[in-house]
Amino acid sequence: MLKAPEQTPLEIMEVHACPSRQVMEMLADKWKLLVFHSLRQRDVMRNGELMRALNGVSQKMLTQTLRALERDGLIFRRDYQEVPPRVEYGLTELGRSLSEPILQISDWGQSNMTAVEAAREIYDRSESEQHG
Amino acid sequence: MLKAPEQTPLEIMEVHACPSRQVMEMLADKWKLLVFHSLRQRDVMRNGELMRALNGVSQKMLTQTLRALERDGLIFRRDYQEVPPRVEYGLTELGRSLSEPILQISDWGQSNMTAVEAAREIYDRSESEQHG
DNA sequence: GCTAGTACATACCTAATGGTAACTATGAAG
DNA sequence: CTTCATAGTTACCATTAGGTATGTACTAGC
Repeated sequence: MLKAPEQTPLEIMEVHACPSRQVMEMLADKWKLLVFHSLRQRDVMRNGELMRALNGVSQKMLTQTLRALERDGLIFRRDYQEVPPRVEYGLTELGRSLSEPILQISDWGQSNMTAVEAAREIYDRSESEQHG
Repeated sequence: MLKAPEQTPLEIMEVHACPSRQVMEMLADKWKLLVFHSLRQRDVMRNGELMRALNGVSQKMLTQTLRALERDGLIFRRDYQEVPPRVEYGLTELGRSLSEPILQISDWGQSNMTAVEAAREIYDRSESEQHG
């Protein structure tokens, strides 16, 4: 039947190999960014602390997020093998280096989120004018 | 008994108002970051160009992403009201300022994604040792 | 023997995401 | 009068994400 080949060998390969794209896909995740933000300022944290810091995460999502970050070499996981369990998480060197630009985004938010909210209000108002 | 109250009225409010958290939730999106990356280097772009640049987006997702960014005041949309339609997108001043830290993340990727991939391989290997 | 406490794993189920395909408008080209 | 091109919109559907609820391991304390 010969329809468009969904592999598109060359183009997609190039794109998938692009490192900037890879970081962005890696970081395009709400909880990951917040974990960076928390771990930056507190050195090491335990599961429970992170649960409280990332207000609203479920245990499942937190574990999933931490596993992914650990796999990527961005955080370490130190298990004390005690009972009751004690496990600590912290940024690796690699993770710490990535936390710098992430901090800058956070700082940008401190300075500019009010402008964003203002823009939203304007947009929503002109939207409702057209439809309401 | 005095355990941590799970409503924590004050904390949650604070967190939701926290600008750094808001930016991160705003940017925790694969296509948004990539749109920034594309628009940074090309001044203005048309819908079709963006489709090709962000390899793999569907028209639906692209429109949705552009609308959200426009609403947030980060990009502008210039509609020439012509037939066939001609519409250009570009970063606003606000968007341009945010593109700086995003660029740094992209640069971080250029330098460090190989390290991330190496970490993944190590992790996966020790995982499969335990289970296989 | 029962309960509490920590850091999970797992099953189940619903809500949201995102892809595909079809439809829209409009003028120019043929 | 048909086709093409652009930048969409919309409906429908499959996949995925993510929440809840429950189970697990092991020791201390009652």
